[in-house]
Amino acid sequence: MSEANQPEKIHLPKTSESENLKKIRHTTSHVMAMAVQKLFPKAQVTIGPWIENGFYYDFDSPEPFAEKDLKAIRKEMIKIINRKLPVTREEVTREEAERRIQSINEPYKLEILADLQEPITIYHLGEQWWDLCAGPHVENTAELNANAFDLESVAGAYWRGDETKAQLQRIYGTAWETPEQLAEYKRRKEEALKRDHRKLGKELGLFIFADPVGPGLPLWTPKGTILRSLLEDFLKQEQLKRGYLPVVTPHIGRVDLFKISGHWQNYKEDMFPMMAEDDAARLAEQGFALKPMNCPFHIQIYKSELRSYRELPMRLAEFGTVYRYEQSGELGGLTRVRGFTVDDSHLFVTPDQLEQEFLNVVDLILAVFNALQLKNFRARLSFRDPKLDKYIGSDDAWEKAEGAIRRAADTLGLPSFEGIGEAAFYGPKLDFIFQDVLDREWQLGTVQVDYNLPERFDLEYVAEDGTRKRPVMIHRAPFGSLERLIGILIEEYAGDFPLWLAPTQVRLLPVGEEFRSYASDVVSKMRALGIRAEVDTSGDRLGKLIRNAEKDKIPVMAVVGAKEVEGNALSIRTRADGELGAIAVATVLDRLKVGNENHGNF
RNA sequence: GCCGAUGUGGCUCAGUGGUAGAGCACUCGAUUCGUAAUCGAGCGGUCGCGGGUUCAAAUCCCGCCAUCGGCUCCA
Repeated sequence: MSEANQPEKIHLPKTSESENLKKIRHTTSHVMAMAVQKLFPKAQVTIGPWIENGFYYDFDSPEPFAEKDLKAIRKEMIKIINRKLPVTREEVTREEAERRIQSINEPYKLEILADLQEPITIYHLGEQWWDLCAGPHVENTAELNANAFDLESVAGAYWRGDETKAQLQRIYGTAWETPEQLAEYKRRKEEALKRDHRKLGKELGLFIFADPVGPGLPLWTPKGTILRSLLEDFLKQEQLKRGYLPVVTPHIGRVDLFKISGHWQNYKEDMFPMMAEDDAARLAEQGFALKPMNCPFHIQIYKSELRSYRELPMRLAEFGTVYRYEQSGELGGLTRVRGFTVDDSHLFVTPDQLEQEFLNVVDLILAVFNALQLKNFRARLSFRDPKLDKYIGSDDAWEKAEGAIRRAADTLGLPSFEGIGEAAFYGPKLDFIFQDVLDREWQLGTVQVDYNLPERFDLEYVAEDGTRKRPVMIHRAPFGSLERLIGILIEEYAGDFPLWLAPTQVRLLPVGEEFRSYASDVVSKMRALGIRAEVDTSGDRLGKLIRNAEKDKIPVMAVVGAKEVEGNALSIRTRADGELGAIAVATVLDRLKVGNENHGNF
């Protein structure tokens, strides 16, 4: 499938990059709010900001909006635009704003007003409608192109983003300078949907979800399992080179274990319900729980012997599957599931070793991303929010840990941003954030500095001077969740895995039945070299064999007919480059082998 | 968990009160074929699950489950 007929590139700026789009989207959102209040007179207006690809407006309405209503709202908006209403800015005193809000009985605006700084500005659409707004806006609705906006979806949203407050109705829309931009925006959205890992995962047969098993619990098919194993093996090799020690721990443990770690107190509701022998045990909170984290288990291995400073850093690593009872509305594809495998490791280090070991971990993570050709990520310094009290441990421990993370990011020159309030309850993190096809952000890799769990579990080592000292822990996972990583990889690659990760690397396509035995012989040779190859025995014509192989996104296709048998060759066709012509079998084997070894392509 | 939408053969979808359909996949037969679909026949569905309205429900109503879009949450 060639991308030769690409349309000419249309630049689609984000709102934050374009003053003009800010104006257009601000005003369009006001036009939408005016239209909504015309059609739903009981709807109250709350907030309606621009977002990077459009805008939204939140309404408090006794009648819920349905997708069907969007059409009518859109029509009403076009009428408003065509009336060429002037958009006028008015500066008012706080008292005057209050008076006007009272007169139209919109209590949400009073709350908004309370948070506003002077000058307080009101934007009017003609004579009929106004809202508190800082602008900027276009000068007249006539400047909006009635063919360059659209309403996209309705959604629920809480007032002030607080789930204890009123549930509002949100309408998402988009608006552009020209209809061409809108069309291009929609085209890109459609393209993105084709890369959606849920769609491709099904098409490529990598994983399934089964209703009888339960929501958020993926089942890995043979092809998906090959992919998982390749990723696991790759990282295990990398870790062996770097002095990690493999461990295996069970999927369940006593609730008490999670009480010591603090997970039970913090996340009881987000864990699968405890298993108790009887009601009395349940009431006493005595029983077993599916593990939501691996750290308490690794800690027990550390604690099982008296440790010397000579053993540190001790890097215990496990692909540990954890279970979290995620909220039902949060589940989706592989990016948010209830059972997932963490490429987890816990590093027990002396305070002196912390900074260097932290750098080593980040180096590993970046090497992993590099091998997977992942470039589109951001590093987040996830620190605690001093206003919240959900954290354990002393201020001193937190300051030390946050300082170590900040220095590491500086030392590496890692472009990063701070996420205040994004820390774990036991310590700050350095997180690596990726986007899916719908621009939603997901955390993959993470490194966490932890002074607290060593304290809670009373961890020790014998120092050089013979005294008992407290180690520091680093929690780290380059993939984060194998499930989520694979979801992101599918979308990054659009289903076209690099040769070394493709579940099926080569498919041999015999042009007739009489060439099957030759093809089978070649496949045997390939398999002996660890190459994942198969023969298409469907008996279809070559065109169909190729079509199916292309649809299955097999990276290397090898056509076998009389000419190839004669010359002990294969006619190679790749997904990436099309027909390459006849190549000797020995050469093909060699190139495939090298591709696997180098994590490269054919 | 909250708001809204959706749920029809393995897959993609049509069917809005009156006998469940198509294409692909699958099976069988014919075709022996060289770089993105050979032809024909056949098999396959408790219309997500449970209840209700009706002479009659895939279709209307209620409850539940799941998926999707958001919100909230994310150790």
